[in-house]
Amino acid sequence: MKKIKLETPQNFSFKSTVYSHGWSDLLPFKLNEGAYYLRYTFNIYPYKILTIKLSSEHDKDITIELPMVIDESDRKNLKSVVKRIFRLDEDFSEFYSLAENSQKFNWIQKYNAGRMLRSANLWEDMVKMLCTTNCTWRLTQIMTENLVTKLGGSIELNGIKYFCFPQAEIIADQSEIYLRNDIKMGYRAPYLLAFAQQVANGHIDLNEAENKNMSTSDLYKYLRSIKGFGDYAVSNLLKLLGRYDFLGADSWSRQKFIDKRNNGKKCNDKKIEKFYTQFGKWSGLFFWMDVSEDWYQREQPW
DNA sequence: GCGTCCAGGTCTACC
DNA sequence: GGTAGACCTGGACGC
Repeated sequence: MKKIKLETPQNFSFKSTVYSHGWSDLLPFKLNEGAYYLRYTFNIYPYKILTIKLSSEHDKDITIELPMVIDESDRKNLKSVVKRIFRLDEDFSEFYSLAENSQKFNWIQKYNAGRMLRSANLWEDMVKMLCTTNCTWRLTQIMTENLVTKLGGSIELNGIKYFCFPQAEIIADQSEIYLRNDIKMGYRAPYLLAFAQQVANGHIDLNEAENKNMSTSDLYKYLRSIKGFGDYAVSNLLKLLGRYDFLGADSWSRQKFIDKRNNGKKCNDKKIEKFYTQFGKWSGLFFWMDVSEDWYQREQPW
């Protein structure tokens, strides 16, 4: 087993990032709470799969454990994937400064919360986000598990197969019926198929979406133009792209706000938006922090 | 065990 | 621009 250490910035918490939202609960992430590590399997090159263990001794620097020796080029790619997953290059200083100065949000610094876990690439994040729309979390788990175990490539290690997330080209080759019935995408199947085909043939350029030069409103419009991605999905994808201008409320977070900030009285999204306006371009992240605060307060398994 | 109902976000048609 | 209805599934509930 080979180990690589990765330095992390100030205000980084491995644990808080792992538990920041539901992604660590979806394949090809696999959380091992008993052994205190997060496994992830991915394509380091189009047809080369790697499975790694991610852990952190004092909740700070990240340890990457590999089952084999890799060359310098793979090592470089691996580090850049892990940096993307944990958002190590993103500057949160303004966010922490706002949190520190707010009585309601100064708890954030204590947990070094705020970084939301991502996948190895935007394609995987987008498909997973599509799988969260209009369904229960259980169904989201079923859809992603089917995509990964039925269509993803695999690597065998000590007799166990580890699957990675399928690339757009693989999904683009499937039939709508298969995605609908076998993958359990249901009515989302034509959306997924069309999206995969457009990514595979280059009609949708996800590198452009990651482009820091595109304005947030242009990026919102670009992602909203993809069928199946509505306001909720796009607003939350923008958070994964480091743009926190939109709330992306769903039924769960809306209810959390109502209970916590509105005395249990129903309200529309305009009122929710108004509450977080004070945080400017960070409003979406403060909203998410607010509704998920109790996740940090309770004792995590590690 | 079976049938019914409901929740969940997005799209389309319609006003 | 706003709204109703369809889409599909898992889970809760009643029988």
